[in-house]
Amino acid sequence: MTNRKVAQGEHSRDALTAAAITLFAEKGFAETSTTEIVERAGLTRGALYHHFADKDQLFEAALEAVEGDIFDRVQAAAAPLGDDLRRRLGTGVGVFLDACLEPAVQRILLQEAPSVLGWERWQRLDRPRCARRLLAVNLAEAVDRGLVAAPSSAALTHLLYGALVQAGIVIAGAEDPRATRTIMGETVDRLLDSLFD
Amino acid sequence: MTNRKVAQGEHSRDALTAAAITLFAEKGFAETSTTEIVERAGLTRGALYHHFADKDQLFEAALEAVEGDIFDRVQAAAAPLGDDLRRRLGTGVGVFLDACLEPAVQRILLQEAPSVLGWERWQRLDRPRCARRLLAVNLAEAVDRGLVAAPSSAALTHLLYGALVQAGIVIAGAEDPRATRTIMGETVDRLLDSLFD
DNA sequence: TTCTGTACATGCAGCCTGTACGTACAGACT
DNA sequence: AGTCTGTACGTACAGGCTGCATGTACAGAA
Repeated sequence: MTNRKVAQGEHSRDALTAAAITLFAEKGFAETSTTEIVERAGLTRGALYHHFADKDQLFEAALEAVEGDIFDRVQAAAAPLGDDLRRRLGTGVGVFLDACLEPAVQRILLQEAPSVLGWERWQRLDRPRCARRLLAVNLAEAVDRGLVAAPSSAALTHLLYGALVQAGIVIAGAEDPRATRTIMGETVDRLLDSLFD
Repeated sequence: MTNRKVAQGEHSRDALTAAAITLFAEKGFAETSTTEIVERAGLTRGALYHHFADKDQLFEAALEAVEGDIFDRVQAAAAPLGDDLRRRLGTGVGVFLDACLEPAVQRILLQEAPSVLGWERWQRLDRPRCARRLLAVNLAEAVDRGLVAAPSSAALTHLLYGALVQAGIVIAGAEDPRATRTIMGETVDRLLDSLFD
Protein backbone atom coordinates (compact mmCIF):
# COMPACT_ATOMS: atom_id res chain seq x y z
CA MET A 1 0.00 0.00 0.00
CA THR A 2 0.97 3.57 -0.52
CA ASN A 3 -0.14 4.19 3.00
CA ARG A 4 2.72 5.77 4.78
CA LYS A 5 3.20 8.56 2.27
CA VAL A 6 -0.47 9.15 1.65
CA ALA A 7 -1.16 9.57 5.35
CA GLN A 8 1.73 11.99 5.63
CA GLY A 9 0.39 13.88 2.67
CA GLU A 10 -3.07 14.19 4.12
CA HIS A 11 -1.56 15.37 7.36
CA SER A 12 0.46 18.05 5.62
CA ARG A 13 -2.56 19.16 3.64
CA ASP A 14 -4.61 19.49 6.80
CA ALA A 15 -1.82 21.37 8.52
CA LEU A 16 -1.68 23.83 5.63
CA THR A 17 -5.43 24.30 5.66
CA ALA A 18 -5.49 24.84 9.40
CA ALA A 19 -2.66 27.37 9.24
CA ALA A 20 -4.41 29.13 6.40
CA ILE A 21 -7.67 29.35 8.32
CA THR A 22 -5.93 30.92 11.29
CA LEU A 23 -3.97 33.44 9.28
CA PHE A 24 -6.71 34.34 6.83
CA ALA A 25 -9.03 34.92 9.77
CA GLU A 26 -6.46 37.10 11.45
CA LYS A 27 -5.05 39.20 8.64
CA GLY A 28 -7.15 38.48 5.58
CA PHE A 29 -6.29 36.74 2.34
CA ALA A 30 -4.32 39.45 0.57
CA GLU A 31 -2.24 40.37 3.61
CA THR A 32 -1.22 36.78 4.32
CA SER A 33 1.75 35.50 2.37
CA THR A 34 2.20 31.87 1.47
CA THR A 35 5.51 31.98 3.32
CA GLU A 36 3.76 32.80 6.58
CA ILE A 37 1.33 29.97 6.05
CA VAL A 38 3.93 27.31 5.42
CA GLU A 39 6.07 28.52 8.29
CA ARG A 40 3.13 28.14 10.63
CA ALA A 41 2.45 24.68 9.23
CA GLY A 42 6.11 23.71 9.58
CA LEU A 43 6.56 23.13 5.86
CA THR A 44 7.81 24.98 2.82
CA ARG A 45 6.20 26.69 -0.12
CA GLY A 46 7.05 23.69 -2.23
CA ALA A 47 4.71 21.55 -0.19
CA LEU A 48 1.94 24.10 -0.50
CA TYR A 49 2.18 24.27 -4.27
CA HIS A 50 2.32 20.51 -4.38
CA HIS A 51 -1.01 20.15 -2.61
CA PHE A 52 -2.78 23.19 -4.04
CA ALA A 53 -2.70 24.65 -7.52
CA ASP A 54 -2.51 28.20 -6.21
CA LYS A 55 -3.26 30.40 -3.25
CA ASP A 56 -6.91 30.72 -4.24
CA GLN A 57 -7.38 26.99 -4.06
CA LEU A 58 -5.96 26.96 -0.57
CA PHE A 59 -8.50 29.59 0.37
CA GLU A 60 -11.20 27.42 -1.10
CA ALA A 61 -10.11 24.52 1.07
CA ALA A 62 -10.13 26.76 4.13
CA LEU A 63 -13.58 28.05 3.28
CA GLU A 64 -14.90 24.55 2.77
CA ALA A 65 -13.65 23.49 6.18
CA VAL A 66 -15.23 26.49 7.90
CA GLU A 67 -18.50 26.04 6.04
CA GLY A 68 -18.64 22.34 6.77
CA ASP A 69 -18.11 22.98 10.43
CA ILE A 70 -21.03 25.40 10.61
CA PHE A 71 -23.19 23.06 8.61
CA ASP A 72 -22.57 20.25 11.05
CA ARG A 73 -23.41 22.41 14.03
CA VAL A 74 -26.59 23.76 12.50
CA GLN A 75 -27.74 20.33 11.48
CA ALA A 76 -26.93 18.85 14.86
CA ALA A 77 -28.99 21.55 16.55
CA ALA A 78 -31.95 21.25 14.20
CA ALA A 79 -32.07 17.48 13.87
CA PRO A 80 -33.77 16.61 17.17
CA LEU A 81 -36.60 19.04 16.47
CA GLY A 82 -38.51 16.71 14.19
CA ASP A 83 -40.55 18.36 11.49
CA ASP A 84 -41.48 21.60 13.20
CA LEU A 85 -40.12 23.75 10.43
CA ARG A 86 -40.58 27.03 12.23
CA ARG A 87 -38.55 25.87 15.19
CA ARG A 88 -35.92 24.19 13.04
CA LEU A 89 -35.40 27.40 11.12
CA GLY A 90 -35.33 29.45 14.30
CA THR A 91 -32.71 27.35 16.02
CA GLY A 92 -30.69 26.95 12.85
CA VAL A 93 -30.60 30.69 12.45
CA GLY A 94 -29.56 31.04 16.06
CA VAL A 95 -26.66 28.65 15.68
CA PHE A 96 -25.56 30.42 12.54
CA LEU A 97 -25.58 33.78 14.24
CA ASP A 98 -23.58 32.37 17.11
CA ALA A 99 -21.04 31.07 14.65
CA CYS A 100 -20.71 34.59 13.30
CA LEU A 101 -19.04 35.51 16.57
CA GLU A 102 -15.97 33.55 15.48
CA PRO A 103 -13.30 35.48 13.59
CA ALA A 104 -12.67 32.71 11.06
CA VAL A 105 -16.32 32.67 10.07
CA GLN A 106 -16.47 36.43 9.93
CA ARG A 107 -13.50 37.03 7.73
CA ILE A 108 -13.33 33.93 5.58
CA LEU A 109 -16.97 33.08 5.03
CA LEU A 110 -18.73 36.41 5.36
CA GLN A 111 -16.20 38.98 4.32
CA GLU A 112 -13.73 37.64 1.81
CA ALA A 113 -15.26 34.60 0.17
CA PRO A 114 -17.18 36.43 -2.57
CA SER A 115 -14.19 38.58 -3.41
CA VAL A 116 -11.41 35.99 -3.38
CA LEU A 117 -13.29 33.35 -5.31
CA GLY A 118 -15.45 34.88 -7.96
CA TRP A 119 -19.18 34.42 -7.98
CA GLU A 120 -18.79 31.57 -10.36
CA ARG A 121 -17.17 29.47 -7.70
CA TRP A 122 -18.78 31.08 -4.70
CA GLN A 123 -22.37 31.10 -5.67
CA ARG A 124 -22.62 27.68 -7.20
CA LEU A 125 -23.72 25.99 -4.01
CA ASP A 126 -22.84 22.56 -5.26
CA ARG A 127 -21.08 22.14 -1.98
CA PRO A 128 -23.20 19.62 -0.11
CA ARG A 129 -22.21 20.80 3.33
CA CYS A 130 -22.98 24.51 3.44
CA ALA A 131 -25.39 26.27 5.72
CA ARG A 132 -27.18 27.84 2.81
CA ARG A 133 -28.37 24.49 1.58
CA LEU A 134 -30.02 23.74 4.89
CA LEU A 135 -31.89 27.00 4.75
CA ALA A 136 -32.96 26.31 1.18
CA VAL A 137 -34.25 22.84 2.00
CA ASN A 138 -36.25 23.93 5.01
CA LEU A 139 -37.72 26.96 3.30
CA ALA A 140 -38.68 24.95 0.26
CA GLU A 141 -40.54 22.51 2.45
CA ALA A 142 -42.26 25.34 4.29
CA VAL A 143 -43.45 26.83 1.02
CA ASP A 144 -44.54 23.41 -0.21
CA ARG A 145 -46.65 22.87 2.88
CA GLY A 146 -48.19 26.27 2.44
CA LEU A 147 -46.77 27.55 5.71
CA VAL A 148 -45.02 30.40 3.94
CA ALA A 149 -46.30 32.31 0.96
CA ALA A 150 -43.63 33.27 -1.56
CA PRO A 151 -43.42 33.47 -5.34
CA SER A 152 -40.26 31.37 -5.22
CA SER A 153 -38.71 29.56 -2.30
CA ALA A 154 -35.32 29.92 -3.97
CA ALA A 155 -35.63 33.68 -4.12
CA LEU A 156 -36.79 33.79 -0.53
CA THR A 157 -33.83 31.66 0.48
CA HIS A 158 -31.45 34.12 -1.07
CA LEU A 159 -33.07 37.04 0.67
CA LEU A 160 -33.05 35.38 4.04
CA TYR A 161 -29.51 34.18 3.61
CA GLY A 162 -28.45 37.69 2.73
CA ALA A 163 -30.19 39.02 5.79
CA LEU A 164 -28.44 36.44 7.94
CA VAL A 165 -25.04 37.16 6.48
CA GLN A 166 -25.57 40.85 7.05
CA ALA A 167 -26.67 40.12 10.59
CA GLY A 168 -23.47 38.17 11.04
CA ILE A 169 -21.42 41.03 9.64
CA VAL A 170 -23.06 43.53 11.92
CA ILE A 171 -22.55 41.28 14.91
CA ALA A 172 -18.95 40.80 13.97
CA GLY A 173 -18.25 44.49 13.67
CA ALA A 174 -20.26 45.63 16.64
CA GLU A 175 -18.77 47.15 19.73
CA ASP A 176 -20.61 44.64 21.89
CA PRO A 177 -21.02 41.52 19.74
CA ARG A 178 -23.01 39.60 22.37
CA ALA A 179 -25.62 42.28 22.82
CA THR A 180 -25.86 42.83 19.09
CA ARG A 181 -26.20 39.11 18.60
CA THR A 182 -29.22 39.17 20.87
CA ILE A 183 -31.03 42.01 19.20
CA MET A 184 -30.31 40.76 15.70
CA GLY A 185 -31.60 37.37 16.73
CA GLU A 186 -34.83 38.89 18.00
CA THR A 187 -35.32 40.86 14.83
CA VAL A 188 -34.73 37.84 12.62
CA ASP A 189 -37.16 35.88 14.75
CA ARG A 190 -39.76 38.56 14.29
CA LEU A 191 -39.14 38.42 10.57
CA LEU A 192 -39.63 34.66 10.53
CA ASP A 193 -42.86 35.09 12.48
CA SER A 194 -44.20 37.51 9.92
CA LEU A 195 -43.39 34.98 7.21
CA PHE A 196 -45.08 32.04 8.98
CA ASP A 197 -48.68 33.14 8.90
CA MET B 1 -5.45 81.99 -8.11
CA THR B 2 -4.13 78.51 -8.02
CA ASN B 3 -6.77 77.76 -10.54
CA ARG B 4 -5.08 76.34 -13.55
CA LYS B 5 -3.19 73.64 -11.68
CA VAL B 6 -5.97 72.84 -9.29
CA ALA B 7 -8.43 72.29 -12.12
CA GLN B 8 -5.92 70.08 -13.90
CA GLY B 9 -5.42 68.17 -10.69
CA GLU B 10 -9.10 67.54 -10.20
CA HIS B 11 -9.36 66.43 -13.77
CA SER B 12 -6.55 63.93 -13.34
CA ARG B 13 -8.04 62.65 -10.14
CA ASP B 14 -11.38 62.12 -11.81
CA ALA B 15 -9.73 60.39 -14.75
CA LEU B 16 -7.95 58.02 -12.40
CA THR B 17 -11.15 57.28 -10.51
CA ALA B 18 -13.06 56.66 -13.71
CA ALA B 19 -10.38 54.35 -15.08
CA ALA B 20 -10.29 52.51 -11.77
CA ILE B 21 -14.05 52.02 -11.77
CA THR B 22 -13.97 50.53 -15.25
CA LEU B 23 -11.08 48.19 -14.59
CA PHE B 24 -12.12 47.15 -11.09
CA ALA B 25 -15.55 46.35 -12.44
CA GLU B 26 -14.07 44.33 -15.26
CA LYS B 27 -11.27 42.40 -13.59
CA GLY B 28 -11.56 43.02 -9.88
CA PHE B 29 -9.28 44.86 -7.49
CA ALA B 30 -6.51 42.34 -7.04
CA GLU B 31 -6.22 41.53 -10.73
CA THR B 32 -5.96 45.16 -11.77
CA SER B 33 -2.50 46.69 -11.58
CA THR B 34 -1.92 50.35 -10.96
CA THR B 35 -0.02 50.46 -14.23
CA GLU B 36 -3.12 49.46 -16.17
CA ILE B 37 -5.15 52.11 -14.41
CA VAL B 38 -2.78 54.96 -15.13
CA GLU B 39 -2.33 53.86 -18.73
CA ARG B 40 -6.07 53.97 -19.23
CA ALA B 41 -6.20 57.40 -17.61
CA GLY B 42 -3.33 58.63 -19.77
CA LEU B 43 -1.07 59.31 -16.78
CA THR B 44 1.68 57.60 -14.83
CA ARG B 45 1.93 55.83 -11.51
CA GLY B 46 3.49 58.93 -10.08
CA ALA B 47 0.29 60.85 -10.61
CA LEU B 48 -1.73 58.11 -8.97
CA TYR B 49 0.42 58.05 -5.85
CA HIS B 50 0.32 61.80 -5.76
CA HIS B 51 -3.46 61.90 -5.56
CA PHE B 52 -4.01 58.76 -3.51
CA ALA B 53 -2.06 57.38 -0.59
CA ASP B 54 -2.29 53.84 -1.88
CA LYS B 55 -4.29 51.53 -4.09
CA ASP B 56 -6.90 50.98 -1.38
CA GLN B 57 -7.66 54.65 -1.22
CA LEU B 58 -8.22 54.72 -4.96
CA PHE B 59 -10.68 51.88 -4.51
CA GLU B 60 -12.41 53.88 -1.82
CA ALA B 61 -12.80 56.81 -4.19
CA ALA B 62 -14.21 54.52 -6.86
CA LEU B 63 -16.64 53.02 -4.39
CA GLU B 64 -17.76 56.41 -3.21
CA ALA B 65 -18.51 57.49 -6.77
CA VAL B 66 -20.52 54.35 -7.48
CA GLU B 67 -22.40 54.61 -4.21
CA GLY B 68 -23.16 58.27 -4.68
CA ASP B 69 -24.53 57.61 -8.12
CA ILE B 70 -26.95 55.00 -6.84
CA PHE B 71 -27.95 57.23 -3.96
CA ASP B 72 -28.85 60.02 -6.33
CA ARG B 73 -30.94 57.77 -8.50
CA VAL B 74 -32.79 56.22 -5.58
CA GLN B 75 -33.49 59.58 -4.06
CA ALA B 76 -34.64 61.06 -7.34
CA ALA B 77 -37.07 58.18 -7.80
CA ALA B 78 -38.43 58.33 -4.26
CA ALA B 79 -38.61 62.09 -3.84
CA PRO B 80 -41.83 62.78 -5.80
CA LEU B 81 -43.75 60.16 -3.81
CA GLY B 82 -44.41 62.40 -0.84
CA ASP B 83 -44.65 60.67 2.51
CA ASP B 84 -46.09 57.35 1.44
CA LEU B 85 -43.35 55.34 3.08
CA ARG B 86 -44.43 52.02 1.72
CA ARG B 87 -44.30 53.25 -1.85
CA ARG B 88 -41.04 55.13 -1.30
CA LEU B 89 -39.40 52.00 0.03
CA GLY B 90 -40.82 49.91 -2.77
CA THR B 91 -39.60 52.15 -5.55
CA GLY B 92 -36.27 52.77 -3.85
CA VAL B 93 -35.73 49.04 -3.62
CA GLY B 94 -36.64 48.69 -7.27
CA VAL B 95 -34.14 51.29 -8.37
CA PHE B 96 -31.47 49.67 -6.26
CA LEU B 97 -32.12 46.26 -7.77
CA ASP B 98 -31.98 47.76 -11.24
CA ALA B 99 -28.62 49.28 -10.40
CA CYS B 100 -27.42 45.81 -9.49
CA LEU B 101 -27.58 44.96 -13.16
CA GLU B 102 -24.54 47.14 -13.77
CA PRO B 103 -21.14 45.44 -13.55
CA ALA B 104 -19.53 48.29 -11.65
CA VAL B 105 -22.13 48.08 -8.93
CA GLN B 106 -21.93 44.34 -8.81
CA ARG B 107 -18.23 43.96 -8.46
CA ILE B 108 -17.18 47.12 -6.64
CA LEU B 109 -20.08 47.72 -4.28
CA LEU B 110 -21.51 44.27 -3.73
CA GLN B 111 -18.65 41.90 -4.18
CA GLU B 112 -15.34 43.44 -3.26
CA ALA B 113 -16.01 46.40 -1.00
CA PRO B 114 -16.13 44.49 2.29
CA SER B 115 -12.98 42.59 1.45
CA VAL B 116 -10.79 45.36 0.06
CA LEU B 117 -11.64 47.91 2.72
CA GLY B 118 -12.01 46.31 6.10
CA TRP B 119 -15.24 46.48 8.01
CA GLU B 120 -13.89 49.40 9.91
CA ARG B 121 -14.00 51.56 6.84
CA TRP B 122 -16.81 49.78 5.05
CA GLN B 123 -19.39 49.51 7.71
CA ARG B 124 -19.08 52.93 9.24
CA LEU B 125 -21.81 54.48 7.13
CA ASP B 126 -20.61 57.97 7.81
CA ARG B 127 -20.81 58.47 4.10
CA PRO B 128 -23.73 60.82 3.63
CA ARG B 129 -24.58 59.65 0.12
CA CYS B 130 -25.03 55.91 0.33
CA ALA B 131 -28.14 53.94 -0.42
CA ARG B 132 -28.08 52.30 2.96
CA ARG B 133 -28.71 55.59 4.69
CA LEU B 134 -31.86 56.16 2.71
CA LEU B 135 -33.16 52.78 3.73
CA ALA B 136 -32.34 53.48 7.35
CA VAL B 137 -34.09 56.83 7.36
CA ASN B 138 -37.26 55.54 5.79
CA LEU B 139 -37.44 52.45 7.95
CA ALA B 140 -36.86 54.46 11.10
CA GLU B 141 -39.75 56.72 10.20
CA ALA B 142 -41.95 53.74 9.46
CA VAL B 143 -41.18 52.25 12.84
CA ASP B 144 -41.74 55.60 14.50
CA ARG B 145 -45.16 55.93 12.94
CA GLY B 146 -46.02 52.42 14.04
CA LEU B 147 -46.38 51.18 10.48
CA VAL B 148 -43.77 48.51 11.05
CA ALA B 149 -43.21 46.57 14.24
CA ALA B 150 -39.57 45.85 15.03
CA PRO B 151 -37.44 45.74 18.17
CA SER B 152 -34.95 48.06 16.51
CA SER B 153 -35.23 49.90 13.24
CA ALA B 154 -31.45 49.83 12.92
CA ALA B 155 -31.38 46.04 13.14
CA LEU B 156 -34.19 45.78 10.66
CA THR B 157 -32.33 48.10 8.31
CA HIS B 158 -29.31 45.84 8.39
CA LEU B 159 -31.37 42.76 7.66
CA LEU B 160 -33.21 44.35 4.77
CA TYR B 161 -30.03 45.81 3.36
CA GLY B 162 -28.40 42.41 3.51
CA ALA B 163 -31.37 40.89 1.75
CA LEU B 164 -31.15 43.55 -0.95
CA VAL B 165 -27.44 43.10 -1.44
CA GLN B 166 -27.91 39.38 -1.74
CA ALA B 167 -30.71 39.94 -4.20
CA GLY B 168 -28.33 42.11 -6.18
CA ILE B 169 -25.66 39.44 -6.09
CA VAL B 170 -28.05 36.78 -7.25
CA ILE B 171 -29.32 39.00 -10.03
CA ALA B 172 -25.78 39.77 -11.07
CA GLY B 173 -24.74 36.14 -11.21
CA ALA B 174 -27.91 34.79 -12.76
CA GLU B 175 -28.11 33.32 -16.21
CA ASP B 176 -30.96 35.64 -17.10
CA PRO B 177 -30.46 38.77 -14.99
CA ARG B 178 -33.65 40.48 -16.19
CA ALA B 179 -35.92 37.62 -15.28
CA THR B 180 -34.18 37.13 -11.97
CA ARG B 181 -34.48 40.84 -11.31
CA THR B 182 -38.24 40.52 -11.72
CA ILE B 183 -38.73 37.58 -9.42
CA MET B 184 -36.42 38.96 -6.74
CA GLY B 185 -38.29 42.23 -6.92
CA GLU B 186 -41.59 40.47 -6.38
CA THR B 187 -40.25 38.53 -3.44
CA VAL B 188 -38.84 41.62 -1.80
CA ASP B 189 -42.14 43.36 -2.34
CA ARG B 190 -43.96 40.51 -0.66
CA LEU B 191 -41.52 40.78 2.21
CA LEU B 192 -42.19 44.49 2.57
CA ASP B 193 -45.92 43.79 2.53
CA SER B 194 -45.60 41.32 5.37
CA LEU B 195 -43.73 43.97 7.34
CA PHE B 196 -46.26 46.72 6.73
CA ASP B 197 -49.25 45.37 8.58
C1' DT C 1 13.05 87.67 -10.82
C1' DT C 2 13.20 84.61 -7.29
C1' DC C 3 10.93 81.56 -4.52
C1' DT C 4 7.52 78.20 -3.03
C1' DG C 5 4.25 74.71 -3.51
C1' DT C 6 1.78 71.60 -6.42
C1' DA C 7 1.28 68.26 -10.30
C1' DC C 8 3.35 64.90 -12.34
C1' DA C 9 7.36 61.48 -14.24
C1' DT C 10 10.99 58.08 -13.40
C1' DG C 11 13.88 54.82 -11.23
C1' DC C 12 14.62 51.69 -7.46
C1' DA C 13 14.03 48.38 -3.56
C1' DG C 14 11.56 44.84 -1.56
C1' DC C 15 8.06 41.48 -1.43
C1' DC C 16 5.26 37.97 -3.29
C1' DT C 17 3.58 34.47 -6.41
C1' DG C 18 4.07 30.61 -9.41
C1' DT C 19 7.15 27.35 -11.56
C1' DA C 20 11.06 24.55 -12.83
C1' DC C 21 14.11 21.54 -11.07
C1' DG C 22 16.35 18.60 -7.60
C1' DT C 23 16.06 15.15 -3.71
C1' DA C 24 14.38 11.52 -0.74
C1' DC C 25 11.71 7.71 -0.07
C1' DA C 26 7.70 4.07 -0.27
C1' DG C 27 6.19 0.45 -2.69
C1' DA C 28 5.90 -2.65 -7.12
C1' DC C 29 8.08 -5.70 -10.00
C1' DT C 30 11.83 -8.80 -11.39
C1' DA D 1 18.73 -7.48 -3.81
C1' DG D 2 18.17 -4.29 -7.37
C1' DT D 3 15.79 -1.30 -10.26
C1' DC D 4 12.13 1.59 -11.30
C1' DT D 5 8.17 4.61 -10.76
C1' DG D 6 5.45 7.90 -8.57
C1' DT D 7 4.64 10.93 -4.79
C1' DA D 8 5.93 14.28 -1.14
C1' DC D 9 8.58 17.79 -0.39
C1' DG D 10 12.73 21.44 -0.64
C1' DT D 11 15.18 25.16 -3.29
C1' DA D 12 16.28 28.49 -6.57
C1' DC D 13 14.70 31.72 -9.92
C1' DA D 14 11.96 34.86 -12.95
C1' DG D 15 8.53 38.12 -13.42
C1' DG D 16 5.29 41.37 -11.69
C1' DC D 17 3.60 44.59 -8.52
C1' DT D 18 3.46 48.10 -4.85
C1' DG D 19 5.13 52.03 -2.53
C1' DC D 20 8.65 55.47 -2.03
C1' DA D 21 12.36 58.62 -3.04
C1' DT D 22 13.97 61.64 -6.12
C1' DG D 23 13.75 64.71 -10.14
C1' DT D 24 11.36 68.16 -13.26
C1' DA D 25 8.12 71.55 -14.93
C1' DC D 26 5.24 75.17 -14.02
C1' DA D 27 1.67 78.49 -11.72
C1' DG D 28 1.34 82.06 -8.79
C1' DA D 29 3.07 85.11 -4.78
C1' DA D 30 6.40 88.41 -3.21
